[in-house]
Amino acid sequence: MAVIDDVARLAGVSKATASRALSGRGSVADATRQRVLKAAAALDFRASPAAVSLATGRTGAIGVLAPAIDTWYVSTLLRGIAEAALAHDLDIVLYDLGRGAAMRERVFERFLQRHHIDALISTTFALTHREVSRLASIGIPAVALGDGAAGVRSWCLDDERAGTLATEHLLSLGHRRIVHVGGSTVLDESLFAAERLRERGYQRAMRAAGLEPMPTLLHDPTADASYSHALELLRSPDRPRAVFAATDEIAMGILLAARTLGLRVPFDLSVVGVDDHAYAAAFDLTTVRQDPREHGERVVDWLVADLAAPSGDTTHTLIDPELVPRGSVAPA
Amino acid sequence: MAVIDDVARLAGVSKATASRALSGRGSVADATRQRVLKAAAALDFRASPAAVSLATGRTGAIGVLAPAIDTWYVSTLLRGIAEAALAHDLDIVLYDLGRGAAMRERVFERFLQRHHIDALISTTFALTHREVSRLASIGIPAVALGDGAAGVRSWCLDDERAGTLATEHLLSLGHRRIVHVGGSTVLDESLFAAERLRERGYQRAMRAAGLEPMPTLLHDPTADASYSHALELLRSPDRPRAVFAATDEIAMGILLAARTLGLRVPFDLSVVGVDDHAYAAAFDLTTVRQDPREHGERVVDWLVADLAAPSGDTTHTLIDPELVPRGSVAPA
DNA sequence: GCCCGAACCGGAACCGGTTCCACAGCGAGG
DNA sequence: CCTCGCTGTGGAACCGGTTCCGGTTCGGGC
Repeated sequence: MAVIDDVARLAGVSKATASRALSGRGSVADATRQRVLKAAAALDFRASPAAVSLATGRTGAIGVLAPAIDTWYVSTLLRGIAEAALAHDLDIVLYDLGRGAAMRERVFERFLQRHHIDALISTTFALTHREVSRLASIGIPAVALGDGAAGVRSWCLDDERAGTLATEHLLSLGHRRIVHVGGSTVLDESLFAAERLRERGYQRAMRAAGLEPMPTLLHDPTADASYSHALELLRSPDRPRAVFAATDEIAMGILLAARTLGLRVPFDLSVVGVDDHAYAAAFDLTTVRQDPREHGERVVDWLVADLAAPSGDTTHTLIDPELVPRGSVAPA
Repeated sequence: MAVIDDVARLAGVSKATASRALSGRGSVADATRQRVLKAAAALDFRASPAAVSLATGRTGAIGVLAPAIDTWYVSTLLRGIAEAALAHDLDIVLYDLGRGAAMRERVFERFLQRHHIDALISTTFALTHREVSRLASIGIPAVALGDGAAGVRSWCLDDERAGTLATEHLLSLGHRRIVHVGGSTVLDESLFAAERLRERGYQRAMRAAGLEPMPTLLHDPTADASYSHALELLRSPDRPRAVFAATDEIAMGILLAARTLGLRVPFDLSVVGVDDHAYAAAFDLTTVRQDPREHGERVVDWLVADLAAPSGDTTHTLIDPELVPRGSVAPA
């Protein structure tokens, strides 16, 4: 495997000049640059990432910190991030926090330390003060997705607004007894704050309509777990006629439970979710849309710009949610 | 940020000895080791990965090459891999091939080259001869998951057997006109070979029962896309009474379409899938189980062992599939 | 008492790039 | 004609570890 000395020798220049010609930094005569480039191509030269990283302090990789990779939101996000990273010649290194926060400290101390990565994307949960300042002290910029944190730039759905939007939609159809089903029984409460915001949005909309919000029912936010919970909920004699689910996965669990119990959606039960999950259309589920794939691409672009020229930007961008009307709701 | 010289100085030893004490290689007097360790702790020393990598040729990272990250199989796999990697102090770096093979060459040439990673896990698609030999020539061991490849160790479901198992189950209930719905219209044909094997298993079972296999219907293997295709399929007057779907995601699309059309499963239609997807239980879907999360953990263990002591093992392990009976099938 | 091997340790080379600094050559301006 | 400054280049230091090589010390066996 050729090293830069081989290239320099073949091109008849010094190692220093070869490096300048290859990296584009510093001034090199045009003819010389061509010779070096040709030599590099002939030898199939590729710079050792370790050596480059040691010399420059740049690794060419960005880290992604995520709980629950096997979730629709995170995996779709990951796809967007991966595509954008590829376009920018960046590696992405993945840190899974698992379902809880048990691994959190460990991941932080072991991996993020000491320049394995140039920048960090954290998703679906807020970084703590300590974590933010730690990142700042070792000089790696971070952005947050799906949940903000003080001191880092972030980009996420306006979850509270999404909650009011969904609730208002049901209210406008004449529903009054609207139940909210949210996530986070199982998950660590520091994760998935989005769902608490959606709950708050629900409560706000209810109060604005002069109604008392009903207590939120908590579920593990996967279709599978919510299915069994939903069975209970819908079996009770005073079952709700309208449900606002914090995520489409929860909503899908409810729809499946309704089908099992022979309830007809939307005549016996109206359901609205949040996400516009890949299956939402097939379920004919009315929902509030967000596009994690695009979010992923967006933040990678931010990060690339920030690596080139640190901006110090720490603004929180809220995306205005958009209701996608489908067939899972009907007038009361 | 402390470097090893600082540690050495504080402990009153040479850099070389500090390195030996910290890494555990070479012989160091016990008292000396303790001094070094204490100094390292006091300075919060952490070795620079780049320097370690440059000196040793080890990166402490394993690559995962996957198409379609946002798929149940791959994302669940990823979770298993990430958990196991964390336990072994390995980083995982993720290369997404996207939906087609367009990026494949690029990913291979740009990233896998030149020791960004110590080892590679490829999933859901077979490596080509060229790729395998390329990996061998730069000395990074690989294992394949979900699809084998000549020359690399692999671990996957016995897909052909899964196909016969599912088909035999339907046959045993008296079904004769069994349609197979498979994946891969959209995806590159080099990816997801598993589905062709499941098709072959179906055909084998049909022939063994003295029946002529019916032509396979191809779908994009996601619930969303299969939903619309399934609508067509089930609307036709001579619609099938039994369907073997190559994946649970396809099966779910069919179940949703059946519901839309007012067909009662399993009385009007029997469906069996493959995967035991997270939602399969909620759909009450009879399926053939596989556990990608466990697969992921398993191959990481292999890889770790192989990095410690190269085995040269290239055996293909087939996992015996297991039928999970649920409520989506009934006698003909 | 002498020799030998093993344990322990330090100096220096090395991994493979990048970059600082010095220097040569050369055209422009005074 | 003599600077001055700019472009192009090479030598060498440097990033931060690991490891080879060789030198001491020490204990055991003859």
